[in-house]
Amino acid sequence: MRWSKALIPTHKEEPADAETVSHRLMLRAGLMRKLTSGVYNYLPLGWRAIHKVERIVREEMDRAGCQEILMPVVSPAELWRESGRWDVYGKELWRVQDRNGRYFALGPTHEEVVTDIVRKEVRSYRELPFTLYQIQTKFRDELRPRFGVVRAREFIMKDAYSFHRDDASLDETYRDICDAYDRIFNRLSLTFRPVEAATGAIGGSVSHEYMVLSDTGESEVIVCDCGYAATDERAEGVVRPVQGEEDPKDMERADTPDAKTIEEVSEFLGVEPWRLVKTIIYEADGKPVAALIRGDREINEAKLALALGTDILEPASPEIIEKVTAAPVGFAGPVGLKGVEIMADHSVEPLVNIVVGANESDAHFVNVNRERDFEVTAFHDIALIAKGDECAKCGRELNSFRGIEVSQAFKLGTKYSSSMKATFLDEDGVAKPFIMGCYGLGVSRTVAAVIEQHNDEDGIVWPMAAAPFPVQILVINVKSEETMKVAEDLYGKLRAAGVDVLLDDRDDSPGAKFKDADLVGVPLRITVGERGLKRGAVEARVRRTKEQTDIPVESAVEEVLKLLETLD
RNA sequence: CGGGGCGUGGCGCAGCCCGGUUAGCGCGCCUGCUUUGGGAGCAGGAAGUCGGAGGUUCAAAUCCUCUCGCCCCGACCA
Repeated sequence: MRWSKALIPTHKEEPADAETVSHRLMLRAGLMRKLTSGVYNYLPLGWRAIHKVERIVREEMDRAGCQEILMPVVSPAELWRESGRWDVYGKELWRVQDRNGRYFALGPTHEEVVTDIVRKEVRSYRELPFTLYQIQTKFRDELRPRFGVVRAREFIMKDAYSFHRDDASLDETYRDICDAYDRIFNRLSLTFRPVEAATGAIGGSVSHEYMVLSDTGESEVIVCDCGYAATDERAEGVVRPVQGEEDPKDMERADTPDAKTIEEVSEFLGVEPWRLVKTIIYEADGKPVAALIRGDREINEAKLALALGTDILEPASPEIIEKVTAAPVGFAGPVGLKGVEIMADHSVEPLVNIVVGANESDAHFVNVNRERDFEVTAFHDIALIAKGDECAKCGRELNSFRGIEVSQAFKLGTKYSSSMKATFLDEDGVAKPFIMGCYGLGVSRTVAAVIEQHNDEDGIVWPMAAAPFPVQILVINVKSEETMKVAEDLYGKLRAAGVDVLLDDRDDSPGAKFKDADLVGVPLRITVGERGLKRGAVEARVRRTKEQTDIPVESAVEEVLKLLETLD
């Protein structure tokens, strides 16, 4: 590709509304442009990088025995009603209507559609197992699109679905695909880690997410030296006690005018936040429940939902809270709370002389003691585990890191096959629902993750596997006939040898072109200029190491090919 | 959805409080000449419904109302 004719609109200045490194660089280097919030145009360089990643994904998925298909972006609402997700998925599901007013979903994921294919076409256990996958544009009407293509409303994803007669077969495929993921991310030179994950709205039992380590990542991962690693949504652990020995004192009522939050109450009463116990009212499948946690900690709603065995858990509305506690929002407490289950985190168990809401406006109880003053229905681990807590597996102190979730795998079981009546005839002649797995990988997000990990102060530093071009020829002065002749000759011969070459033949100052070359980040740069030609050489420079070597003009093609072999 | 902020040539911004020349600056773009090894110089030039609608006023980028879009924080989330 000749830069002089290519749409590679680089910018010298930082874009105003991009925060993360990858977002800024993708804009500055002309990889993409925003069309509207969370929706992007991929320009030639960006699209090439996407293709590079797609190719690796295809190779590894195919190697793992998966079959590529393509499902439609649009799917009828009826299919989503069958699985129940038309209601459960919420506003994130992008809904559209056709001219007759019939509803459709723009696919955020394709469990329903693929299950429909398979229930219509597959009858026998003899055809199992198999895995179908596609690489396609997905739609999720995100509450808050962010960080460019990292959290977009329209994005490119590889999604795979496996079908099995039993759990053992699912386990095997699950492992195979995790192995494929390992290979994919290794080939892309990413520093990543698979971690245990919560299953969320997709459902299923076991799930792993692949996290690319990055401080700008949106996911918090809890890790332990013993090897345990899980997303904060999923992580189990022990919240260490903070209270010393204390004798129970008499419970008293304290006026706390306008003090609702933990900070306000603890400051007003002059006690540490941990002495307070938060009482949060939730609606679990429409039924109100109270959840208790130590004042300095947060509830993990995913774990609470699991403990309650509910699908839909949301904070109760102010009306419900007032009905349950007989007080305005902010003064709920377990003392005298009637008619609701009280689920408490283990962190509450050892506390004595605590402070809780009095179920009365502008009042709290102090020196409250469990058993004497209130009863808990059950204790569970429902705390959001954080760095500094104890590992549930080995007791060591937990650590944390941030990451970008580039893929995830779920063991779905029969969640979709049951609700959508997708069955096969097993060896024993009995119709059974397919056991399913699903495996997503964010392609466009992975490109951003690569840049997030591979850049320096001058721009992108592509690993060879994802680079839009492996090599770029930079012509110092396009008006110098000799220089141009050598550059064109090398360009033609490299292309003939099957190498994708970017030829910077723009009539610009050398400085501007050097800066652009660094910004765009092509791994190998060949500079052709009169200065080198006087020595009979062109100069090869490795973007990553900044190492520069002369290579003789006569053997330039061979030398470049050789150099490319050594780069990764 | 709550809080905060921003919409002015392609990009980055100033002007707005305190209304009043022809709306300005840097980068980019076009033409010419010169220049050519880390964002070149000179000269000339093109390009802006000041996000949109309504209002106040003799007069609105500037004040008021509404509206649309975008960004950040939070809530939410495969």
